[in-house]
Amino acid sequence: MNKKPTLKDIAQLCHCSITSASRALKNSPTISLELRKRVQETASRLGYIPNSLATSMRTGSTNTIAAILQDFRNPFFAVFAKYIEEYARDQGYTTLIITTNESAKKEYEACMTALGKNVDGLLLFPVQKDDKSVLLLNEQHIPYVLVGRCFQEIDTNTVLTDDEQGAYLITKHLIEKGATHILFLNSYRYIYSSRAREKGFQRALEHSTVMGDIVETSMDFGNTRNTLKGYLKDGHTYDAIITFCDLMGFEAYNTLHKMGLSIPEDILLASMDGLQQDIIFPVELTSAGTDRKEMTRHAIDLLLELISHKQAGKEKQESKKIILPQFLIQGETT
Amino acid sequence: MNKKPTLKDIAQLCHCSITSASRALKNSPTISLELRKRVQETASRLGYIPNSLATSMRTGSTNTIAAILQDFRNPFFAVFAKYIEEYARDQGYTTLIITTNESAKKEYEACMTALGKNVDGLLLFPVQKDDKSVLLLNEQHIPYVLVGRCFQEIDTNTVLTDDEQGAYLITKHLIEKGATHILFLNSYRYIYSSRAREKGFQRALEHSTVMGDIVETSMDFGNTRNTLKGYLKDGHTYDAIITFCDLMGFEAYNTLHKMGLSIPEDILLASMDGLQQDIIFPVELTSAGTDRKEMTRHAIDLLLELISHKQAGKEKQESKKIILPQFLIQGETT
DNA sequence: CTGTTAGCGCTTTCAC
DNA sequence: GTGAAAGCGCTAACAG
Repeated sequence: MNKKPTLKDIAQLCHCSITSASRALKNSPTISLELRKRVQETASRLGYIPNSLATSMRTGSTNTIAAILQDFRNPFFAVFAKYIEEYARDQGYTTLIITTNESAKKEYEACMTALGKNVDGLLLFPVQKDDKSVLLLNEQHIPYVLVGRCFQEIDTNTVLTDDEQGAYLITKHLIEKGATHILFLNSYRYIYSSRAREKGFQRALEHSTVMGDIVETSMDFGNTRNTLKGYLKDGHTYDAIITFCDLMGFEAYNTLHKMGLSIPEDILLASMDGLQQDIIFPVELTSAGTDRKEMTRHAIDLLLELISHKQAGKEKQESKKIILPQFLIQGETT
Repeated sequence: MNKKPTLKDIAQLCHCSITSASRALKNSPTISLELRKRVQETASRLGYIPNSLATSMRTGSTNTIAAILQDFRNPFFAVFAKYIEEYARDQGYTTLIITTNESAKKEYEACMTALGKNVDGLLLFPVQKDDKSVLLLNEQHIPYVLVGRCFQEIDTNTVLTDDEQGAYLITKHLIEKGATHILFLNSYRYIYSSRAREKGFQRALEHSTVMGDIVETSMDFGNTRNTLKGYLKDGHTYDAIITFCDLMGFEAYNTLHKMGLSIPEDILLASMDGLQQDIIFPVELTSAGTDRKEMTRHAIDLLLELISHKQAGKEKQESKKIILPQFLIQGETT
């Protein structure tokens, strides 16, 4: 026998109806103990696995959420994917993880895939090159929560960290450590958190004599390295570097190190994310970040709330915006 | 309107049958151009997204594969997940990524989930604490490919790297660099690649005066650190460390560094994976590894071959075992 | 060129 | 306690 066994097969073998077989497998009290046992034994003997597609078709819910995020080569997203999948599973949900590579087109396609598969809701780490995906999700009336980034003009359920505060903390820290001229390697300004971090950086510099420059670069492999090299040609006066995220901080460390600079003696380095909470890396960067497990919990709790709200047939309620605090994590680089 | 539009809705609006609507959306030449246009416009106006559950029920294939792997906190798996999802998508497949956290129980559940969702096939990075999952997959006659690890007693389609060779290369390299007493921090011996790497390590030591010790530890957060600290108490004579994988190498670097040791001056460090091919880390470890993109391509090509083979109704063919070579990547730690 | 019918595997009335 | 029938949304076989 090469085909997956179905309820029908079980029913035939047990000389009962498909309905009874279904109920027996659920241990329904309306079925005689004898039949229940018979059905369950047959099922396990055949290696029966319920076809969840059929169940979903019938019941209208898949018990699946989608998580759409950027790129697993960045441990920031990889770690989130892990925590999301883990926590969602604890709540009885399967997670469909899709990556976008920071491409708006792929993001849109990811949403289409998720919608086509009838996920009950989704967590979106938005690319923010455009807002098509969010508009799509709104139009399709599917519960979703934005994570990490948000759109100022669109009202959405969102879970963020206080990026402005994180950048402020890290900048203040560098100033305390004696920085006089800081280079901030930021990510693209279309990203909300990039603008927020820029604000925090500038607020920390106010009323001080410390100088700060901001460059826009990206998380792509090698970009931080190339940008940094360009800025550290002879004659520069930078004594501190801030990077948008730890992944860029890694590249910066690697680059400075190879240029023969000692960190933190010759130059200070700090970044944002605080990944050392989740993974031990060769060098611990000084970084600002938040607890990603907690952030995940908030995001999924909110999403599941929206889902059950919708399944109960209620009207859409007012959007929630949760902002988690950032804190400073002292590493070896300052 | 709050419900997802279906073909029925479109058919009603277009005054045609559901079948015609279906065909029109597929641009079937058997439908008049006029109707095709009408249907397509209506579909896009309504924001119609085909229900892939229904399609799958009908056609019997989901165009989805599952990838079951360990833990995204290890960039090794995160990077694989990325490449798998990317390449699978290029081939028209969605990937259901599930993590096991090195738990046999979760692995089994992951397989059940994937089977219940009727994936067309799966890539399994086996935990190897037991073989229940593999037996389940065999019993369910679903196409699958093991990646990275394999069972010696069970005949399966597998894509591996030459772990024995990698460990050999890295050990020889350390010897050339002057190592006299090497500590190999290996992972659990129930893992195939752990045993293979051990073999390579020992082969490299043969006919030499270099001493080598092997310790079993794990990839879990902090374990390598704790083990290493225990072994580097005063009086030890180790002048080189090898770790089972880069993630453990990171911990080792971090630990040695904090103990005040200079690498490679005071002690040599090398590991396996070669993650610097995919991600720039603060420090580049000397490592042996393979091209993960290529490995992914091999694994998915093989899986898709098995899938189409099965869909064509053919009998199971002989298993293939693909072993990719490992090469040495010189870093800063030797 | 178009429509009718049947059915994928399951759950959910409703009836006995 | 148990079963028959309907239907979730779609496609494929067949008919016209």
